[in-house]
Amino acid sequence: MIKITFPDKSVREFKDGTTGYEIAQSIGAMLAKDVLSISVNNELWDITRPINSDSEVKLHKWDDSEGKHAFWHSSAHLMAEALQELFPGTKFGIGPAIENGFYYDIEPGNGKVITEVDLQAIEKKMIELARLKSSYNRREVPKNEALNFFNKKGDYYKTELIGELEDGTISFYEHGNFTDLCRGPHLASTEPIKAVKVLSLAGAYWRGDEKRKQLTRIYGISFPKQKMLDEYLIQLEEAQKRDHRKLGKELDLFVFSQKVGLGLPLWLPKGARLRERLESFLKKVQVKYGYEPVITPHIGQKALYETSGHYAKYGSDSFQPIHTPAEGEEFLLKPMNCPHHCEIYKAKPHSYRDLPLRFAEFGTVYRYEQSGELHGLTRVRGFTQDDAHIFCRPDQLKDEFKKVIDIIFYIFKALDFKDYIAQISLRDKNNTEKYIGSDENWEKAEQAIVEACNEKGLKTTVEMGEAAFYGPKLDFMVKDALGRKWQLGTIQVDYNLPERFELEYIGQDNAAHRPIMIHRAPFGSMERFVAVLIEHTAGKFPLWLTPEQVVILPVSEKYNEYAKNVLNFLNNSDIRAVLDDRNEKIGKKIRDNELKRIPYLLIVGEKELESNEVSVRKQGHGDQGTMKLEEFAGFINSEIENMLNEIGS
RNA sequence: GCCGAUGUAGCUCAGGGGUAGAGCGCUUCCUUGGUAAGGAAGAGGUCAUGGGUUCAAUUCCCAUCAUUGGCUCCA
Repeated sequence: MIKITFPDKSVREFKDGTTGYEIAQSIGAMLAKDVLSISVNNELWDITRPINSDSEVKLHKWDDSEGKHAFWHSSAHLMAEALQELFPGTKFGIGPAIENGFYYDIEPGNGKVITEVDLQAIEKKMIELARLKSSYNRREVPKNEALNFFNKKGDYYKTELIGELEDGTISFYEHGNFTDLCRGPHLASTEPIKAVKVLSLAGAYWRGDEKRKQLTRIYGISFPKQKMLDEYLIQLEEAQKRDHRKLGKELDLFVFSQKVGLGLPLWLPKGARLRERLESFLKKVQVKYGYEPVITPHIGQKALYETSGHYAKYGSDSFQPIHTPAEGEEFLLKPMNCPHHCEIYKAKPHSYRDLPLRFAEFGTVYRYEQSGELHGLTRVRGFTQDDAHIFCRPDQLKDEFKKVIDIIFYIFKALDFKDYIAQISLRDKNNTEKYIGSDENWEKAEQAIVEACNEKGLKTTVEMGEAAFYGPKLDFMVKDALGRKWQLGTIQVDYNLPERFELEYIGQDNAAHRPIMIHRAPFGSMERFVAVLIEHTAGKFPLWLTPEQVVILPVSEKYNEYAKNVLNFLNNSDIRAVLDDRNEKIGKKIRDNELKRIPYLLIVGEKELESNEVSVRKQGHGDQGTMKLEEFAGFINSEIENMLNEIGS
């Protein structure tokens, strides 16, 4: 007998070799039907795998990510089986479960190119195969046998993978006519897979290496019920409606022009207003935190970037130097603001008493992104960073870093960004030639970030090898409507640029010391931030950010004059209003998408003209009654103030 | 940059070797009682660009450009 400990710490005895499925059965028939995978001593197992020693277990159903993982991973194998049947000779790469669904990387047999028209056939085949209810069988095999097996099939991607595994750790999973190298876990059989959608195709480099062959990646998702699939697809469609590229067009915020150039957004009046609101919001915060504005030019001499190290690192993949009529003069469009700010610091000597110095600039920079990378406003070639560089003493570093975290918290709170990931990006210690600066400085910088985050109680993930080439960083990632992660706020500790620019301050000991530099951008870039903001708010911005807060609707032409007076009044009291004097039936006008997003509607007609008032309607809250204009102005201003105070508290 | 897809009216899209269509929007008119109305008529397109095949190309082929789903990259 073995002792099985459950998550609630209760212990029960089972016979040797009992399986997860049997444990579930002993608890209840319903559970046995729903259980998909099991954690045995924190290791994910199949529910059909015998347990032979005392263990702590946790059963996973669809609602657990572990359950979905097994479900989707099994679906990936099912898809591979379907592909093997449909396209004989197909070579298989890897096929994992992902956050939403699964994929398989393959090289189709006989030079076949899989296109979208094939997806349905794959789907159909998968369902057909799933109905066979083949069981997934785990088998541990010696390395030799594993290599032989895949060699015979000519599956050279698999043999490459096996070659790197240790003997004794290799397991095969078999179901129907398909055998795969796999760690598992899997479902007991294909039976629960009832609904399948093969979503999309993509190219993906084998093992993520762009020098290696590009395989065909097929994405899919599956569910235990058709209804769940239908719901998922509807949800996906809804998310697509929030796409900032679509809303940006509908709301007249920005456009792109082929003639101006790809990745170079043109901000329309409404978009510019929204952006200015955000900028002035941050500027106010920064004044409180002791930042000082600076302004620097859009170009700088090539030598500036040679000093900073950026030219060596990115020069050949950037916009190429601008040449002047004079021989030998070369300027670069600035791809970042730091070197300029370093030169500002250097313009005069500094005492330890002067520090920290915080130079802030909404600096527009230009980076030559690969054409395939461009994506709406989230990845562009010209963008404005809400940049600042803090020059401080070592004893001030942690405190300054924490203050920047505070600013980011404040902004995220103001805009209701709750779901973010704080990611600490450190260097890859096995590949140090990618980075500049001494090991000692890197250690110090990395430690400072980790400590500051701990002291702030910030929950972080740590990624090795994701650091900037000059220093480690803390990034705040937010997901867009379709679940893609984008880096917004970023804070970076840098010991290296101060060294390269030979920045100094005179310490208490009357000797020269090197300041530490913090790069930071709470929004990241205005472009990307606005993009994510649009998707988060579905285009309905908070009142204090809306490009237009009020739409004025005269009931008929007779009241246009009065409506214009109302407009003038509001404009003078700093409320952003638009007049809709098309004088059509109100119901018709209100259907207008654009007007629908404006939070307040003022109706003026006979009644209002007589009493010199307006009828106020608030989006989603109905009639607010009639008000004098002064009252209304006060009403809106106090709503905005309350909103901002609430954020501040 | 790479792999796949797409490019037709302001928007969303259908069509197809014989020089184009719908819905919404727009313009004009009619109906309507002031809170997400109904109807009629009309204007709008070198079918992304450049080549090729053909008696004839928006449609087929090739190239280019742009957009897009991913991969790689992201100072």
